[in-house]
Parts: sequence; C-alpha cells; structure tokens
Amino acid sequence: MDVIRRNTDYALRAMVNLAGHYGNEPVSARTIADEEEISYQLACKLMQKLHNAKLLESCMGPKGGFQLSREPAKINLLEIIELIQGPLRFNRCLLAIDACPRQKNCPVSEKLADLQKYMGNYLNDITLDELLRSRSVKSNGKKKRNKR
Amino acid sequence: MDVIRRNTDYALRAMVNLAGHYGNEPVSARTIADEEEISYQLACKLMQKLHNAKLLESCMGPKGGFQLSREPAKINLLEIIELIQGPLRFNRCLLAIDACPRQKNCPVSEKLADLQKYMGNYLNDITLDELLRSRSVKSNGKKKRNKR
DNA sequence: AACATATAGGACTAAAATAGTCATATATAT
DNA sequence: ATATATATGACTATTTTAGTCCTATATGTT
Repeated sequence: MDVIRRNTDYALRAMVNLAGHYGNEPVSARTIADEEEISYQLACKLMQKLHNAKLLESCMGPKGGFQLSREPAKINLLEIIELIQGPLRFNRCLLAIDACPRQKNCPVSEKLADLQKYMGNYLNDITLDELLRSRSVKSNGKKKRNKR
Repeated sequence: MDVIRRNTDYALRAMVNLAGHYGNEPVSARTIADEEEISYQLACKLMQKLHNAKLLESCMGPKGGFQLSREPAKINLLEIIELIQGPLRFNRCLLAIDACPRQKNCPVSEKLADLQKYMGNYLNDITLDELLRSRSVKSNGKKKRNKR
C-alpha cells in the first residue's frame, strides 16, 4: 500500500504539468491526459476536483482548458494530496473524529502524532515550482500519446 | 486512508500486550483477542504471522500461547508494521520493483524518498518497551470482554 | 485413554476503498 | 451551426483489506 495513491499521483503530475505552463494559454484535460498518461475521463474528474478546490481556473470551449489559479511557488504538495485522497494520517485514532475509546490507552498515538506532524510539514514545504525545476532538469522531453 | 491499517494496529496492540508479559507465562490468542478487542479468529491469524516471522514463540495445548521471542527493547515498530502490511512506501515508483518508466521524469520521487527514509528510521527507533512504558503510565486498567 | 484447551493453516466470503467509465448537459470560439 | 471544451451525476469494476469457516494437530490434565 502506498501513502500516495494512484489518483493523487495523477493529480500531482497534472499540476506539475500546468505549473510548466503557468502564465501561458490554458491546457486542456485532453492534453494533460495524453502527456501524463492518465485516462482522459479520469483526468477530467481530477481536474474538476482541483478546480472546485480553487487550485485551478477553467475555461470552456475551444482554446479552453485549465490554468493554475496561483503561482507554482504558492501551491504545495500537501494541499493537493489531501484534496485528492483526504487527510494524511497514520491511524484512525490520531484525528479522533469519533473519539476512539482506546485513545487514553493507546501507546502508539503520541509518537505517531509527532511523525505525522513532521510529514505534514515536510509536504507542506514542497511547492510545485520546486517539483517543476527538478522535472525540467531530468526530463529529456519524450512524451507518449494515449488512445483518444 | 491510514498509513497504519487496522490489522497492523491489532498486531501492534497484541505485541505490546505480550511485551507486558515478557518473561512470564505465555498468553493465549483468546486472551489477547479479549483484552485488545480483536476478533478471536483474526487474532489467531495475526499471531501466526508474527510467529512465522520469528517475532513470537508459540506453545500448543492448555497453558499454551504466545511469547515474544526477543526482549521488548529489541523489537521495533517498523518490523511489525512491514510484516503485517508490507513495505511502507510513498508511491509505487520508490521501490522501483517493476522499474517505473516515468521515474527519470518523476520530480516527486526524490523528495519523497527522503521523507520515506526519515519515516522508516523513525519507526525503526521505536521499540516495544517504549510503547509499553507509555501504555502503563496512561492505562487505568479497564479492559472489556469480547464475545467468545 | 479421553478430554479440553491451544495453535496451524488453507480456503473462502464479505466489506470497503479505490479506480475508472458512461451518458448527458452546458459553455464558447470560429 | 459546429467543433471543442469543461461540468457533473450515476454507475460499474477492480483491488485491497478484513474477517470467517473448517479441519488438523499438539499437549497438559484427569
């Protein structure tokens, strides 16, 4: 099992892709699906979610598509991850949503709470522009086409 | 979704319970199931797994049960967690089991690899005796009975 | 020897979470 | 008008995780 799920990974790729076009024309879901190897329909779904959360601006019609609604340096990993897959947590107790009756008795929670905080902060500190930079350096520009 | 899954949580509770009886008579799966609020059958399964991984000694028959096969200070969280739910990882790429073709292109992996290492080390440093100590302090001794 | 209490373990089922698809509506540039 | 996009609800499929069932085997006690 992975901390970061597949859909979250897709969303991250899409966001980094858009970060690469920040300030230019919008990019369509179709294009992103092709470039990032995501099924078109799924890509639409994810873009919608990102849009609803105000991370993206959208524009319908030909020449339409999506754009980041903030500059890449102001969007961090954590918000994307948690938007797509819900809050990152180690175990259910930590959030205490329905007040685990074992909590007082649970030796695991304290230590993990610290680790969870660390993780959150760490991911909160990584922004899209950082990712974009490392991608540009490593990328050799080859992109595959998806079936349409 | 939680990094630590339910069964892993069960296993951790069971191990801490056994740590509390280290050096004494073995504890039966039945008892552990009752005290830690785990279904009996599931508890058996988990104990078996812990036993196969040599974390526990087992003894059949009346007065039988399970015991830690090492002292609590020599068993850490990470090994229990990974035994039950497989390797902890952020995303599939990191392990590179089937060599993700996107890896060279994946800006996410480096940063996450560092975080993953941190997590692993952190959990590797927490041992059962630590957990046991914090539990004893917090516990007020009330235990519930499960249906048999 | 008989019995009760334990673990051992394979096979299976159920439930939950995740991923992915389908169908249809609506907006907009040309 | 038409082609190209996003918007969205409902649905299906897949995968993962949790949990149960059944039977075998070992061992202490009477």
